Amino acid sequence: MSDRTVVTRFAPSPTGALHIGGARTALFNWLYARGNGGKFLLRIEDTDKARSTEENRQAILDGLTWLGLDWDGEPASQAANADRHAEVALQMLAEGTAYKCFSTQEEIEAFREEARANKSSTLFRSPWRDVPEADHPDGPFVIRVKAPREGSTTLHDEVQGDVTYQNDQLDDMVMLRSDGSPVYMLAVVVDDHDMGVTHVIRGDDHLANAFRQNLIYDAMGWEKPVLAHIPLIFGPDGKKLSKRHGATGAAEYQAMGYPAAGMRNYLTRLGWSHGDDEFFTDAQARDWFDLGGIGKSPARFDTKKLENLCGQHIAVAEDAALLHEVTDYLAATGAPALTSQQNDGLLTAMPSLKERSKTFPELLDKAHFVLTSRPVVPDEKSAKSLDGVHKGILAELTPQLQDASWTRDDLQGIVSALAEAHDTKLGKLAGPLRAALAGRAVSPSVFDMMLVLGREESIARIQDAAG
RNA sequence: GCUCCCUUCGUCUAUCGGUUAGGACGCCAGGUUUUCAACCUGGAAAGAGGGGUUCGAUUCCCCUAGGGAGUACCA
Repeated sequence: MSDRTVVTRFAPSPTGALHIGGARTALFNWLYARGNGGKFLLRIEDTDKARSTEENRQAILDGLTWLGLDWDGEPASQAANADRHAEVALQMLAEGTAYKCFSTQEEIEAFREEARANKSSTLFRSPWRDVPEADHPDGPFVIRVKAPREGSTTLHDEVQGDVTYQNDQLDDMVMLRSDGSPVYMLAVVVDDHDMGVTHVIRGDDHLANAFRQNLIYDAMGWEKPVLAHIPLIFGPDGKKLSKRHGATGAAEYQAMGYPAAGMRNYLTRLGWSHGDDEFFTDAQARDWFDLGGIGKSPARFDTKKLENLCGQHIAVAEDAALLHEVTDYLAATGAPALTSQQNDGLLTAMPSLKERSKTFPELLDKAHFVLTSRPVVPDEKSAKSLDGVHKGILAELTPQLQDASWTRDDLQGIVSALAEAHDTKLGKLAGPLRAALAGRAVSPSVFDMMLVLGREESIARIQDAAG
């Protein structure tokens, strides 16, 4: 099987938005497929009709798209394959690896209650396992697998190593309900097989399920996929990630303005390592990613590190690509789109903005000077630096700027000289200048702003403030 | 209850029997500085506990503790 082309899949159930843990599972599958020249498939496990919604399905697709995890082909619908699932169950029935069970749910529940009371095993042993067809009643039945009751089964997992289960821990699970509909445990196996999935990379909450599913592979004589059960992601407190930790959905991170590249880097590094590498590109991630590098213990989500990585990715991103992402971010949060003038300004200011921002809102905030237009209204904080004395100095500055050559060195020289003439330092003049140019106390370098704004606009803003 | 999995600085992790246990984020101190961000220098900070195996255990085995998962005619 090792020379088959790699096929991985992400199989979320549309009962909620794309969870950050699910996003990472998808990412690992995507990385593995893309890094090995394989295919990354998507299958929506929508067999639970009561809880599955079209909105959730779309939200999952949107989340993956935002993260840049492109899948091959059309997303499959598990529910659409119900007939094929039933067909497999029937085949197993015919071959004797499965049997009809006529026990009612009430009977089973009664058995379990008694078992719990006696502190004995609650695994249900159907009395119908070996009853010949001739003795079957004419009532509703489910189809169960005939699981071995002796010996043990060892499954190799790329992450967990060899895991052994005693077969008597396995029950004859139901594959087909009494209404003829397939149960998840059957559906995954059949779909994975039919889709040619070679590597099953999923949350380790499925590790025990792997043994149940293995029964079907054995019964059908199907080639088994390579298994990799990855640990779940926890919140900062070490508890399972939940709503009370704040954001748990991929969409929420998008709305907070984290760049997708930073998100991918962080999520990849969370629970997987390649030596001491922390910051890497998608190409490196694809190149380096391997199942053996995945850790066995659950990792906690750390926003600080996410931010750090995001800052680095913004800093190295290309200006035009960044502008594109910011635009998408704005659209995703329902903010008004930028005017073409703002677009141009943002693009020219990008070099000085991207090296000082960790998220898009932060970048946008620092870009205020280029997004606003005269008159620039200073906010409360920056207004404080515009006192009488400094207004006077600003007034003195404008004529000098008229003749400046408008290079960074020249501008800096002029302002520094002016500061010196007033027996102060450049740092003291930066505040008022910032207030005049940006109306904010936080912005890129004043000289960078003048360069972006140009002579006319810069002088006009300074004059406004000096006025 | 039973079964399985996990356990190195606060966090993510390196180590694949012999290291002063390394890196990154964060934190603290100092420096640089035009705000923010960044940057530079230094610092504090870890093998859950107990038994073995071994000349030697973070590394292999067992037990305990703590965490997680599964145990459905849910997915």
